[in-house]
Amino acid sequence: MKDYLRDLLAQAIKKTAKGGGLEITELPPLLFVPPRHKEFGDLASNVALVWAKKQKKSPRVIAETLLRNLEDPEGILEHAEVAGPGFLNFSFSPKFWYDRLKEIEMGRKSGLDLGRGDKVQVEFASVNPTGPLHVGHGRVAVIGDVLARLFEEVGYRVEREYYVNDTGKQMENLGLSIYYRYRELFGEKDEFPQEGYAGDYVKELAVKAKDRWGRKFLSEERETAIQFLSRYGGEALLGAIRDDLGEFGIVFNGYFSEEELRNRGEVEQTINFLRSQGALYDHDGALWFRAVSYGDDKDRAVIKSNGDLTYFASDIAYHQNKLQRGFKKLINVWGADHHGYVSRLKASIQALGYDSQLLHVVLVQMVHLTRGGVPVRMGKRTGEFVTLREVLEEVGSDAARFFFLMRKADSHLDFDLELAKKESSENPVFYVQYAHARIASIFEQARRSGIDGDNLQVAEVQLERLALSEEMEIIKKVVQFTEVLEESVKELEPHRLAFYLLELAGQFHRYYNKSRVLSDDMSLTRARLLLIRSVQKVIRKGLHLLGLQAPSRMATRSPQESDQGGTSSPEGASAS
RNA sequence: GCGCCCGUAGCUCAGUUGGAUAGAGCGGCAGGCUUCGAACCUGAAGGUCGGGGGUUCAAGUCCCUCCGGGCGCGCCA
Repeated sequence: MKDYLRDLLAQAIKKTAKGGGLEITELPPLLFVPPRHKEFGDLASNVALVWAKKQKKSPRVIAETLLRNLEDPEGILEHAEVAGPGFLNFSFSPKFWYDRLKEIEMGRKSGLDLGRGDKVQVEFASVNPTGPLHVGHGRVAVIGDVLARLFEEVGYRVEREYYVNDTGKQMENLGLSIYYRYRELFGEKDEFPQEGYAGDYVKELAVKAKDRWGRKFLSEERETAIQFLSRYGGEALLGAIRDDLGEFGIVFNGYFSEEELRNRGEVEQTINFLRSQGALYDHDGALWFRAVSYGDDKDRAVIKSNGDLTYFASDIAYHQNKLQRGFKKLINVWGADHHGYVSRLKASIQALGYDSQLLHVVLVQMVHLTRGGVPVRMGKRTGEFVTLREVLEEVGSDAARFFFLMRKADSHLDFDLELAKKESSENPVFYVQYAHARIASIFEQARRSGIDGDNLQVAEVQLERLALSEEMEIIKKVVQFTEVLEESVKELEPHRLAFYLLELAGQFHRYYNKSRVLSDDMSLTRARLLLIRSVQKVIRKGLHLLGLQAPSRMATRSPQESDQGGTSSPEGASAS
């Protein structure tokens, strides 16, 4: 849309330069602004304002000069004017919009190809398998998943990966915790370790271990038992995580094991490489990475003085591994509590000889969970938390996903369980889905009336019949879809799509209430059917990109909520 | 103490990278189903964009400062 106008305006500027009036040495970046108010047209340019100082002329004079030199051979403009302090306001002609709609309907311009087949990796979730997923993880996972879907949609080859910290201290702690609970089952009461995981799921794992292996670990060497139980617990929990995410419609191309990374010797190799680059030094018996030299504010340890690798060492090796796999972009979706980690990881990427710009870290803010307005404390150690699974069971995948996507990743999310449950039948997601179902229903009605709406061909439809302002607005909105996709991808902000869908659905609902689609006027009916079909297509596409269902009919409402029409309850007429 | 994020209508949040008269949803108020699905729609009400400075033709948006909330600042994981 902007491209069409950019050409025209560029021509006008060139012409103005030749014919005098303005001194132009170079073409400025042509900035277009979608006007805030409809009266200002479809698109506005502020060139004149930007230029005023350099040209030593008033913005309005510049704007008027440009306008006089503007040619529009193809008639894409309906109106162009100078307004306000010197804006150039443009309105596209209906024909222009009909043509855009046609392009979409004929599938010619539906496919964006920003990626050109480049490989992108989205790493997300990557929760340590020491406990079940909670709500915050869910938000990270959904945002990561939708980003992946968006990248695929615009022409990238996407890989979704889950990095598993399946080795190290915390896995040991998991084993230890299970070991204690296991011994408790046999009456061996020791004081539960401070660093242990106190959640009930640990007890469940202990019970399962008992069922499966009986008294085996009582007689076994303590360290051996812990090590075994650690592995057993980690695998079980990772399996559960995988199931939970699966229920959310999230599937990974691969799970990348830290333990295997270490066993393959990649961490050593990476360390050796960094050493050869002079990026490491010894201090106090530990090995340090010169992060400060690469923009971080502290140097970071990679090997502790006791000889253990730090997790950071693995992370560097992991990212080197990613980069060697040829990804053109690495997207990491993290909880915002890891934000302090970004600069050190970017520093390491630079030290490895890559451009740190390859890595994009999307930070997802915390989810503030409440139940009826009362905060719910969460933490693996305390063992008190609401799992993602519970939320899924209570509000359903679609509602939960939409909740997670309705806010900028940067913003804290208030998630009230009571509210989410109570409103599950009037959740915003239903608003969008309802629009989709409503349109399906109209087409069904059309079939019953013997109108062939399903095989409508654009060529046979008189789009000029769509002359109402609401209809023009809907067309514009539908055309805007690709732009929204592009921005969502470019800015790594999937919430934009969610908002867009709400707006489009709203426009449709209003239109529906005001104007009938099906009427005796056949050509009008056909034009309107075409219009709402394009709305439906965009909504369906959008919902799928968000990982949501696009139902053709909504489930019937639950009895207590359903409107029984004229029947009134005996004395409870006031009950609402 | 230092760093990052947030502060916009009663509540929850958008605001297209600096544009013109700041927008939705929910809640409250007043209305609309014999017609394509009322999980919808219409109308009115609701604002010192946390406060104060600054940058410029133009600031919710950029800079400084203060206030308030969250999260980070290990040879933790």
